[in-house]
Amino acid sequence: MADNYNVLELNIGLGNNNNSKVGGHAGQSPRQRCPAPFLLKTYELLEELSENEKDSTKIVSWNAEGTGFVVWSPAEFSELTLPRYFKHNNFSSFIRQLNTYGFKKISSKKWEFKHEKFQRGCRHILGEITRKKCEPSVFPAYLKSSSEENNATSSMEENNDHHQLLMEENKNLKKERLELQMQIDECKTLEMKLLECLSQFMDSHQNKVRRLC
Amino acid sequence: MADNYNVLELNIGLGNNNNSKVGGHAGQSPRQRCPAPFLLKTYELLEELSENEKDSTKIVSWNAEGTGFVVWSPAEFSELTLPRYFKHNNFSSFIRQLNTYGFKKISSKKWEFKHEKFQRGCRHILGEITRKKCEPSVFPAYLKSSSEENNATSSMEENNDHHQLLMEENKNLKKERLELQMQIDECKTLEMKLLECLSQFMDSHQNKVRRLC
DNA sequence: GGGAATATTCCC
DNA sequence: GGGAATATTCCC
Repeated sequence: MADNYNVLELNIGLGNNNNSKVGGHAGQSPRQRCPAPFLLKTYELLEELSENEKDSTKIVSWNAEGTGFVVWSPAEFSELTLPRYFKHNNFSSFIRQLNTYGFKKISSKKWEFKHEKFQRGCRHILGEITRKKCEPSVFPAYLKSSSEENNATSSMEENNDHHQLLMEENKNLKKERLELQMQIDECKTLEMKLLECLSQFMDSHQNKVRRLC
Repeated sequence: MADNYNVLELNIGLGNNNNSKVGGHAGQSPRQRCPAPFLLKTYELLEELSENEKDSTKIVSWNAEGTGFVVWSPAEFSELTLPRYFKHNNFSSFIRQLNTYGFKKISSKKWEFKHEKFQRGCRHILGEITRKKCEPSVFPAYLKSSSEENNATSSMEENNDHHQLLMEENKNLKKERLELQMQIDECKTLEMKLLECLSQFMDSHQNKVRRLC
């Protein structure tokens, strides 16, 4: 039943997130600690799936040099791989985590990601990778950034940024709409076929019965 | 595959957590908003399981007065019920959420919980239940939009107009998206029924033919 | 890419 | 029971 996402608990187990109380400021010398579950799971996943199959059926793997990894098939990765290691099947949530831990997407064409401390055969330095989120305590981001400038310009720029984002979202929404409409069309076509099938079936059935009588 | 936790997305769907931007101080008059997913799911779960079976096999139900609920069998609840509604099967995580939303355990002998605003038949006031966590950071959202300044003006207004339009279009697109998604869901349901119908028809047809021979 | 809300886990 | 870290979602 709930086996789905227990797999990893066993594999990684012992998941003592000691990270919390290690106390102290940022900029410490790289201290060994237990890596975040996300990193461990992603690493495990690569170890387990990287050598799988021939290249043509590969879903995800280390890159050739072992300095990063590539998701070759985001669709299969999301549907098949993610739920085996995480509590979801959303590619974007996975990406969100990668960003949180400072991974960089290094190609606009492939889903290839790198992090200096995330490399094949180097499980022992995963503990040095930390979440970005710094100083949650301090003032909100918008106050931080605007502090240095005499604005007038800055709020203008912000506006432009917001504008930019809105336009982008808009574009995406329209694309999404198109996709949804296509899905609906497909559905309708299928429905039609099913209905046809059903009616043909009924006809032929009647004929058979008639003949048999 | 990952169906496990998709069940509810459909049921509750539309999961617009609008809670965020309603802005403002605490102690407002009870404002209607979309209830937190956790509350909705817990409510649904009770609606769906409360009347199940005879008392002896009941896992969870509203209490007699409908003013709270009882988990009769934490073990079964954890193993069977939780994963159908949430992304986990840990009783303690469920309890943690109850505490976060201010529920009280009202008996040391039974797992019975109450919240003033969580009662049988009162789905409409779930939106008044809020997380405890107050004032995580001092400055509320409305400070962000310190918009009405004496800034450079003329092209600014044009900009604002465009902005306004964009936002509106955006809102509409989202509404449209929702409608399209609902259409798709309907389509899928119909497809399912058609397929079922077809398969039943084939079965019964085979039987008839068999009898006639 | 990332801010921020909610969910889940871990720990006291 | 609740603080706090991490995970997941939602949104820009």
